[in-house]
Amino acid sequence: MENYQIDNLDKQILNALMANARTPYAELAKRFAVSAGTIHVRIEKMKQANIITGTQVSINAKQLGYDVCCFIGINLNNARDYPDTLLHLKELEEVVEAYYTTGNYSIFIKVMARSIDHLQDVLINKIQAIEAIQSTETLISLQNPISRAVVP
Amino acid sequence: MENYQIDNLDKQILNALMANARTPYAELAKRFAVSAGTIHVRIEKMKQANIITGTQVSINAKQLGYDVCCFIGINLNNARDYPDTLLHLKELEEVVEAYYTTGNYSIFIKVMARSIDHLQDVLINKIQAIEAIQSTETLISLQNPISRAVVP
DNA sequence: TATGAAAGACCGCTCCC
DNA sequence: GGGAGCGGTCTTTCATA
Repeated sequence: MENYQIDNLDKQILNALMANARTPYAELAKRFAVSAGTIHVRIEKMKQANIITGTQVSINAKQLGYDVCCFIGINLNNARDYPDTLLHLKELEEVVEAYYTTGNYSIFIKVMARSIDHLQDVLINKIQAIEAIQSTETLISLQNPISRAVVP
Repeated sequence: MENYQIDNLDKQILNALMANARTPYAELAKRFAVSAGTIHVRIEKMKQANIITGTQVSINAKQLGYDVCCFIGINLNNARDYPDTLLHLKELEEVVEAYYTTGNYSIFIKVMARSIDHLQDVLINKIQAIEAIQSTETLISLQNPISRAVVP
C-alpha cells in the first residue's frame, strides 16, 4: 500500500497516462513492447501504492467563461486565525487552490474568475471581508506558458 | 468547434468526470436519469467545443519522492528578457508551472523538488544562474489544503 | 434537433502457462 | 511476464417525438 519503487516501464506508463488517461492497455503494451497483462499489473501496483490516485478530465476554463486567473498572497492578523480563514476560503468556489506557506504571505491562493469585475467582487466583497485577513497582494496571470506534472 | 452554452446536465457530467474520468456512461445515465446515448452526445459536444480537452491520471507527487512544493517569484533585469528566461525555465523539469504576471514579480513559477537540498540546488544553481534574473523570492508550501477545479 | 434503445466492436480483467 | 477467453463498456445506428 505504501512504497513501491517504480522502474523505467512504470515511468513510461505514467507519462503516457498523464497525457491521456484512457490510452488502451493494448496500445501501451505495443508501444513499450510488453503484454497488455503486464501493463495491467503495473498500473494496478501503482494504484495500490497510491502513486496513481485517480483520473480526471482536463477542462478548458476559458471555454467555461473563466478568463481571469490570479494569485493572491494573504497576510493574517494572527497566525492562529489560519484554520478559520481556510474554512471561509473553502466556501468560495472561485478559490481553486490554497497553500499554507512560509515567506511573505501566510496563505497563498489561486483564484479563477469570469472577468476583472468578477475578480474585484470576489477580492473585495468575499476575501477581504474575512475578518482575520489583514492585507492581500494580487498577482494577475496574463499567461500560463508552462503547465505540466513532475517527471518521474 | 468554438462556442457551446452548457446546460445543467452538462455541468453535472463535467463534475462527475472531473472526479473520475472513467466513469461509465451507463452510470452517469442512471445518476442523471437520461440514456447512455445522451451522455455520449453531450460529452462529444463538449469535446468538440474544446471544453473537455483530454483526460489525465492524477498522480501523487509525494509517492514519487517529490516532497517539497514551492512558489518562486522572479524579477527580471529587463522585461524584454521574458521569452528567453522562459526557455531556460522550460528546460528545468522541476519547474512545473509558470505564469507571466502583473504585480510584484515578472514571472511566477511553481517548483516541485525531492527535498530542501534539492530545492536549494535548483534555486541556486539552475534558476538564479539564469542571467536575466535579477532576484527571486521563495514561498515554501507547507500544506495544500485546497485543490480543485472551477465549478462550471 | 435531441432523445432513447439495441447491436456490434472494443477494452479490461482474470486465469493459466 | 505472456497469452487467451469472458464479461462489461463504449460507440454507433436507427427509430421516435
